[in-house]
Amino acid sequence: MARSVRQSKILELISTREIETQDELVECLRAANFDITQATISRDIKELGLIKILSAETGKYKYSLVDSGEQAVSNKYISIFKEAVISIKTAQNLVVLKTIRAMANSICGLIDKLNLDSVLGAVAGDDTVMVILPTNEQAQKVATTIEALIHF
Amino acid sequence: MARSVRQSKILELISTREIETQDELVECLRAANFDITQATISRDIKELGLIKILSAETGKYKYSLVDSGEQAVSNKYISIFKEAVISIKTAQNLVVLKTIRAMANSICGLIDKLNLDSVLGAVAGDDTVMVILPTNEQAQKVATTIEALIHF
DNA sequence: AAATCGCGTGAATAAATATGCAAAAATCGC
DNA sequence: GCGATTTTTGCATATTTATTCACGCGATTT
Repeated sequence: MARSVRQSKILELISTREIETQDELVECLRAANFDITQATISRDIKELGLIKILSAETGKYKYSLVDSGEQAVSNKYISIFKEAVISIKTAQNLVVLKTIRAMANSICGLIDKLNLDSVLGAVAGDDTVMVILPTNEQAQKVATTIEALIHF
Repeated sequence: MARSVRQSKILELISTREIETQDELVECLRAANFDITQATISRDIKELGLIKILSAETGKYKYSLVDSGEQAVSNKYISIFKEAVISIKTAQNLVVLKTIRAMANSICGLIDKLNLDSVLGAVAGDDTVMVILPTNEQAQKVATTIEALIHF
């Protein structure tokens, strides 16, 4: 379990900040109470298919998801999704996800990345994610989509 | 001049073969009569914005253009284009580019990458590229597009 | 319970990549 | 052409990243 929690945290970190090196990532993870070494990060990065790319603004290298809105996102990260999400329910025009503790933010980030139709936004607590949609029907539909995603 | 010729050769090489390391690239370039070191390649790669990505088939890392058909291609490689292309003419349904020696193949590759509308294909000799279009009018149009590209 | 397997990990290190600096080469203005 | 200035490069090395090897831990089998 720790494995995918950590990897999901990595995804969250690199989409949030500009991470230039694996050592930097190690520090951030240590700060978030993951006790690991650079060796492990190197393997995680390979596994997640992350790339090091030249940041347009800073001119420095930084880690990034592989470009494009294609399948890359889905394919690779669904497994993390699967392990972290405990339940999916709707409440009016909201979809509420229960996750294992501390994973909500990462999952929230992934949902943003998925760029699902009609999703207005998503917010996260510690173990809860709320996805906001315009109507009750659309919430129902998105819930089904996410369900399907998780169960293959 | 050598600079952009070399960089264009790099682009050609990485789209042709699976280049795993900069040293490998150095060898290939040496074989093609470019006498350079890894340090220079490192800088070229940064300048071209190339990335190292996990090859789906082999599971090994390889160098690649940054994904996507967006502007990345145009923005970055136009300057090489500019230096290499001497003249642009049409002949019936063909666009004929004259390039400095040994650059035709690289330019041909770039044209493929640009993915211009209605281009059926492009072939290259040593200093000549032929772009093939369905009609004379379309050839005329593509020639203009390329002209524009080169002169900003 | 002991033995075996499989997987994830860290420590140490090998391999790969980036960079500071000085020198060489190209470019410019005269 | 000639000196001044800018750009490009190699060398040496620092930095960063990947990998080997050994170990630990949980699950499974005997």
